[in-house]
Amino acid sequence: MVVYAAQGDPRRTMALLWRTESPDAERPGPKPGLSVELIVETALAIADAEGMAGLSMRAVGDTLGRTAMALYTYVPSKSELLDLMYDKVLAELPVSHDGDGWRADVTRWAEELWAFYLRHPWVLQISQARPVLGPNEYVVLEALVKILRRTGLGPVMLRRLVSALYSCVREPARTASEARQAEKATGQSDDEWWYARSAHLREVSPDFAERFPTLTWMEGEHAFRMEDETMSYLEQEAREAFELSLAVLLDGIEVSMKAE
Amino acid sequence: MVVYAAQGDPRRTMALLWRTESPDAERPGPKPGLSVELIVETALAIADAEGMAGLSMRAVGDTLGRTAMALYTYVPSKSELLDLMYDKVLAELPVSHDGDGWRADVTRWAEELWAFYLRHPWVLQISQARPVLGPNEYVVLEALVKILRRTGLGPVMLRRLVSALYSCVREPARTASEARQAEKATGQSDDEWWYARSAHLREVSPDFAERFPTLTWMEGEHAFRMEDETMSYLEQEAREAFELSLAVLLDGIEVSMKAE
DNA sequence: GAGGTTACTTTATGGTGTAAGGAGATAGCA
DNA sequence: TGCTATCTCCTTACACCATAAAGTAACCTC
Repeated sequence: MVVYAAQGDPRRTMALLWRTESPDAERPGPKPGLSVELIVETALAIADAEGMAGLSMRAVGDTLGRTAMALYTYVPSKSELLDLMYDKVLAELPVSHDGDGWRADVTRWAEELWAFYLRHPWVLQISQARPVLGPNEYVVLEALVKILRRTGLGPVMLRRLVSALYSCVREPARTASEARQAEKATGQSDDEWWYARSAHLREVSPDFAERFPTLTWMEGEHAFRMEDETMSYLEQEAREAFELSLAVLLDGIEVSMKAE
Repeated sequence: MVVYAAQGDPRRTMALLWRTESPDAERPGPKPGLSVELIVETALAIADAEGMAGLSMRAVGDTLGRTAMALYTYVPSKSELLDLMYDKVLAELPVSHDGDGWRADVTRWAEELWAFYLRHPWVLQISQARPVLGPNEYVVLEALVKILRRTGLGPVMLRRLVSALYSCVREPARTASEARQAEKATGQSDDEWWYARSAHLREVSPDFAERFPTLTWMEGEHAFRMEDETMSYLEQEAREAFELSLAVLLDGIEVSMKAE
């Protein structure tokens, strides 16, 4: 399921995200044994290791030697914790790209993002609707837009380009990371799985080649194309789709530039 | 969370998907009051109305006047039910496009898929890794590849194109549908939400314009661009990204055709 | 009618997020 | 010094979730 972040009290969330909390004056009560920072870090480690499905308030609490409920004194809810995790992990991405030209820089930006999503697959499960509006989200965006502005295109076009660029990284990255996760979760490699399934397929639909001739033609040299042994078939295909989409999109930008 | 379909016994699942179950001879025991077909239809209706989050075995059972456990005599698990739902709902998509040329046909194919995802947002939450391999999946794919084959491009290129085309529909469709779902779930429109949040943003980061000058420039005429009142800002942006990506990808195909 | 098979139910297990209320620690103030 | 407000953190509880196990009742074949 998709996880909707950003549902709680906006004021509190924003204060947490932008670290505008009041400086801790001398307050009554026991000293806090944890901190928002620590909780977010722990949650991040769990999400990276076990995926979104393995991230529960209990799991985070257990790792910190507390109960799940203890976390609620620091963080209003799991939704807010996800917001904070998201913003924190975004800090990994490079802040600026001042290279040899916009085309190379956009390519580098996309490659960084691709690698980022594969490192932190759970990020792709955080809904893009109602974005979190944390500082690092803006830092990453600012970096991309700064590159794109060098193309001389107008703001309306740039906004569309930004979305399109995100799309062409995110969707194939999702496929690739899901392929890896499925491998880890089932203990069966993509290729083993594909092999087993296609055997069943022949069994259940012996007339496959007649029913789907064009597909059969296209998938023809399926087996002969494994160039990179470190990637499963599915992951390799996703990677190629990413590269194609990106290249075509960049070509499209060049065409727009000349047209203006 | 992402839902991994296709996890159960492959043989059983495939038999259910391709309807190669043995014809029901006279068997002992009480007459079945339900059927796989009925269960799948009910589950589909629930998923369409309430989203993936509202789809539980209890919910399906309740709607049919049974307990959740009753479903397990028909369907091995929820995962398999999702497979069946997925394949069934795909039957909505058109089987062939024999129009005025490949470009118009691909565009129609993409538009149909876009509308389909917005009608059934839960479909986007079914993992693409380990695809279901039901008959309708292949029907839809065959339709697309048949159009693309008319470009004269080779199978390797076509495979990449298929993935790229799916990407450029799926990711923005996901954003658009999440925007709608968020609206329904929170009772707050995208635009209201955006307005409230940006107020908080100004409060929490008064120096926003200095920290993110390029972003501020790009978002400048934000409010003046609402062309279509039936769509929220986010949905409109997603729609535009989709149209841009598609157009650029189609242009890219034409370039490849000339190059060959 | 007996026996086996099937549809469906009840009950139970271990998981989730989180509301409610309570225990104990610590500060400021009397 | 003690009172009290406030804090951290715990236990308990609730409403969900998928599904395993076992029981009941209907139905067919022999």
